[in-house]
Amino acid sequence: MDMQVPLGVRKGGWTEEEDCLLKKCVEKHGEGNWHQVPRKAGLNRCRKSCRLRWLNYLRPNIKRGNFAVDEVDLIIRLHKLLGNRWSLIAGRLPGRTSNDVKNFWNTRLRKKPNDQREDVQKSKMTQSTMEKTEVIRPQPRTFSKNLPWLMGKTIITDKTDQTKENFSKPFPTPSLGDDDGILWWDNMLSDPDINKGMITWTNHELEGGGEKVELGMQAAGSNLFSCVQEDDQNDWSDFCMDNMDLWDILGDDQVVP
DNA sequence: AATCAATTCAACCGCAGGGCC
DNA sequence: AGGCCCTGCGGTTGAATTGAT
Repeated sequence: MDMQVPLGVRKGGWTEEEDCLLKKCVEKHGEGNWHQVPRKAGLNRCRKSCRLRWLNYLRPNIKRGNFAVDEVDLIIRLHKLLGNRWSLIAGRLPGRTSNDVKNFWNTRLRKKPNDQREDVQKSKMTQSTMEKTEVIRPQPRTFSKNLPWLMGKTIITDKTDQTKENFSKPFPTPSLGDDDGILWWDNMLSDPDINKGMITWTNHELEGGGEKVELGMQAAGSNLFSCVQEDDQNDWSDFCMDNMDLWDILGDDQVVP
């Protein structure tokens, strides 16, 4: 079913020169149109290989190295909710790729059910809830193409000074690195209101590292967003879209008919 | 120092789904 | 409606690395 792969395309590890060519090509033409990328970049690679290399390795802001405790915690929780939906899970881990998350799960978490996974969340999850795994699958739904946030017109109000290195904070959570942050996620993921599709956050002000972030959000019923915008607006609109997906997954009713 | 086993992770493969004609 | 093309995802593989003996 898959596309025909041109004969004689290179496989295996990427050289620095190839990386450089691919990077320049994507920077020049932007992401997408992967079928044209090998030709445009002058690479003897298939488009899949190019896409994967970009997404998993060359893309800016990719976070490397060990997963932080809160990241592990989040992976475990989201996996409990979503199952092997690595791209969805990775979407909530800034700088992490689905491949990273998948590899991490398969190599570290899956085979260590009795130590690391429990260590991370021992204070909040009982053994019974650990073992009772109910995977919630995203439900089919349709969005109206006229919605502003689907037309690249997400309602985002910029209310604060913008800081640079915020790609790692796609969602304004209270100091995600500490216990409060984990608690916050825990509360969010176990919030019964979410399951009713009634989550409503408005004028939620948080202080973190000297910067103030503000989030106003109403799901289930209206599509009003009021996020503090970061430098990279695409990241934010993507983020909002992604979280709408999550609300939808978590809730029964559909946000948009 | 050499060898073997275990682990990690980048990359490949096959498939599903959406858009277009 | 159906076929083709394209994109993206998840499972799997295998080379590279690390650790143990």
